[in-house]
Amino acid sequence: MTHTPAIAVDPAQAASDANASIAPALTPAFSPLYQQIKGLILQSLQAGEWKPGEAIPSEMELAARYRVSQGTVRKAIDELAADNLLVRRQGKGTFVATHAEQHVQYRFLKLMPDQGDIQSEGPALRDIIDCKRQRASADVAKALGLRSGDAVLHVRRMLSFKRNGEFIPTILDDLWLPGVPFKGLTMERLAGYRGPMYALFETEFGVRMVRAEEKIRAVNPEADQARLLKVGPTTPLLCVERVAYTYNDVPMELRRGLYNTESHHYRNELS
Amino acid sequence: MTHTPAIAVDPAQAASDANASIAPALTPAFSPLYQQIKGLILQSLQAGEWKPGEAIPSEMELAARYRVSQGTVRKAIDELAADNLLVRRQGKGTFVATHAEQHVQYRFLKLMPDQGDIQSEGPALRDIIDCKRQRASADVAKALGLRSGDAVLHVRRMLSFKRNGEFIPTILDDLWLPGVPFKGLTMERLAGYRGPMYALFETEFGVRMVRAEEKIRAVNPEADQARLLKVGPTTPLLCVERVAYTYNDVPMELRRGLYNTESHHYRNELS
DNA sequence: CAGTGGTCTAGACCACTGG
DNA sequence: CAGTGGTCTAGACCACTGC
Repeated sequence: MTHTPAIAVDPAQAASDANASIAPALTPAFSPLYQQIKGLILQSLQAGEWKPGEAIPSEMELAARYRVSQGTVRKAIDELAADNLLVRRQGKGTFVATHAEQHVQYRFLKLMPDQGDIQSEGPALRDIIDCKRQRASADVAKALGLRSGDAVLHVRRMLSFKRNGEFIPTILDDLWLPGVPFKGLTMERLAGYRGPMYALFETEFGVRMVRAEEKIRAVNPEADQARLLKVGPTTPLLCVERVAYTYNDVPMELRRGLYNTESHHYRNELS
Repeated sequence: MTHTPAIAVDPAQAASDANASIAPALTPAFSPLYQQIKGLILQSLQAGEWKPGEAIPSEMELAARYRVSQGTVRKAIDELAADNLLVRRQGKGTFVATHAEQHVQYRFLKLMPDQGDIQSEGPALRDIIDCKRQRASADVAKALGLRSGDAVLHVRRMLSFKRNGEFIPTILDDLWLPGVPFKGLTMERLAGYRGPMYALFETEFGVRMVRAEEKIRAVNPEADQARLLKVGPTTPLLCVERVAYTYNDVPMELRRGLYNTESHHYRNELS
């Protein structure tokens, strides 16, 4: 049986082409069907065909749409779910992942209190210290894939966690966002929003953060940073530099966080 | 067709039992077949039926052994491979993962040079500074699941990386191992070994580290630590506390690393 | 009850490895 | 070439959700 899915390249066809050609490509360019389906679903996600929090069509529907068996769609969705782009819920459907409505307030924040449960030291206090338009410096431009001098938005904010009934400033974040996609973001908008910042980015600007990379160092604070965190100038702090990406590995945020690790730690799992 | 795999509990049977019982268990205890197979394979791994680096039986063989279809064995192996317990190699077989023969020298080490490629700043220089038997302090005992005063092995070592043609001390590791499984480990044995420490643990003591948890803080060094790392007493350093586990979540190592992040950083990926 | 995702099977064929 | 893992299909049935 010759199967012809509604896809750019029939994998069997591609394979035989590669084998038959006298000068086979260095990269055989063979890609299994489910990978192609995965790519198509990804395109629909990027295009916003299904929005964060919404359900995507059922496996059977997608199978019909792509002229493929349910099992093949299933494997594609499995990988997207493993990448945290989709969330499966048995009996209900498959949903586009979102930073809102997630039971963990901050999905990308790995700082934990030394003792006590999860981030259930009560909700954090969030202070927007600053928010203004700038021209990108060389390093900011490089991280965001812009050119030096391009418009960026700079935000500075403080997270404080409750400890012994008192809020202690713990995380000082500086973050830079590309100016174009975040046109219209203001200090008021940020300060008034309840919920994770990445949720606001999704709902207000259609920018969904998909993954991030962090580089961690130990540093001493600058004078202003020390003042804001209420620590001495020689207090060792974690410097966490994060680049967050949307679909297609497009960088959309550079964030430099200073973490006071006096009663918290950055937690990581290795395997 | 009533299928009866060679397993403690037929899932269909278990399910109907649970449904039929007048007081259904709070945890339905339903576990799919492939999870049970996964458990059986895990048992064989723990028992050492197949050793690190060796091939396990083919999917067809395992399917016959467990009286299950190939697809079910496949799904079990898929999960074990995702957990880095097994490694699949198309055309060759499925192998027990090992810390030796891995193209990355240190699989659990997330420290990277700020510039330049991967850990290809040449091989690290490894100095065993100390290695002696102790009685476990309270915190060491707690981390290793022992009782205070139980015998443990304490090792101190330095990793130095080449920079501008000179070796710079960068990581000072203190590590504690439970005395019983590591009976016979000596400073000479450690110093003479080429390759990752975890590889030595596998081949010499049959202890395979499967996963680890790390807690990271910023600290200042103690006097002796500062001397060994050749830094000032107020230099901010990363303190990385790791607990490494064998099969079955049994802790087998407590390690406290001090990282000099002047020209390196701890790299992490979030998704 | 219908609809969703989740499991399991059986069989065919493909891609990769090594002798 | 035989043997391995990898893909794809078609169909049956189960578990979970909500109406």
